[in-house]
Amino acid sequence: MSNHDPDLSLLFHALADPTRRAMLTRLAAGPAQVTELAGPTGLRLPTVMRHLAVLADAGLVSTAKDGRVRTCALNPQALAPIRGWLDEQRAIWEARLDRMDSYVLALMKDRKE
Amino acid sequence: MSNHDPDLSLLFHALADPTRRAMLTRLAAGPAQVTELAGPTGLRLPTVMRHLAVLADAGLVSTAKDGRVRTCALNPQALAPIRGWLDEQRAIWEARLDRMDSYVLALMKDRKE
DNA sequence: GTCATGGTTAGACATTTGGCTAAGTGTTGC
DNA sequence: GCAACACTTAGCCAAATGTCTAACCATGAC
Repeated sequence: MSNHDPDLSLLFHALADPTRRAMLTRLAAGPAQVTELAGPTGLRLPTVMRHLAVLADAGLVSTAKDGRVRTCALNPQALAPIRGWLDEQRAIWEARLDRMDSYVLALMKDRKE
Repeated sequence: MSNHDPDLSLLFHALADPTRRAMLTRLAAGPAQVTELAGPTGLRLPTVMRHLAVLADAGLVSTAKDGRVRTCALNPQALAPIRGWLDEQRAIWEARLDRMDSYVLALMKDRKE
């Protein structure tokens, strides 16, 4: 079970904020510099930088500075653990449904006898 | 774009905590009462109740009280919006890759001429 | 009726979060 | 050189989070 995975907590926490999700969506369309990223949010630069730090911490974006401009890019494979967790949960859930199915089948069989 | 969706924020926030994820995993295997849910976490009941409230708020679990025991059950379809958002992001990302592809193809064509 | 059980409410507390301003630092353009 | 630009750092603040204890219902078993 991967519930104590700090990765997952960082990822989910990073995604729990609309501003950060908007930044990711913007970056999915291609790299951008910080000011460009800040524009649509209406937030001040330091605030945006902190969101950016959260995203970077979760491994969702990587940034590099060239001259005075920092360019940010999405790391799409960083979302993989989330899909993984979702699939895990679904597997458990479906295993349970299967168990219930066979239980019900057994009950019906019993009734026929 | 569904980034301002409060649902998503609630969902991601609910999933950002290992304790809550563990509770969900437990519930994926079948319903449980609160004390049962609290057991493995080592946390006090009021704390667990608050986690439960967060999960319920996100629509991830539903609970009902019968006599003095409250039974909690998973709401697996509540995870759907997350898959949806993930797919959305991937679509944007892939559209971008496609654009890059055709750009490169165009470049190569130009060079041949 | 009384006592244990299972949950609930209320409040306290330290930490984290999300926002800000103000004052830097390093680059680039003229 | 110097001004504008693109961050960066430091520090403030209110609100939210995750935990706890202590006291309070309500139900079920005797």
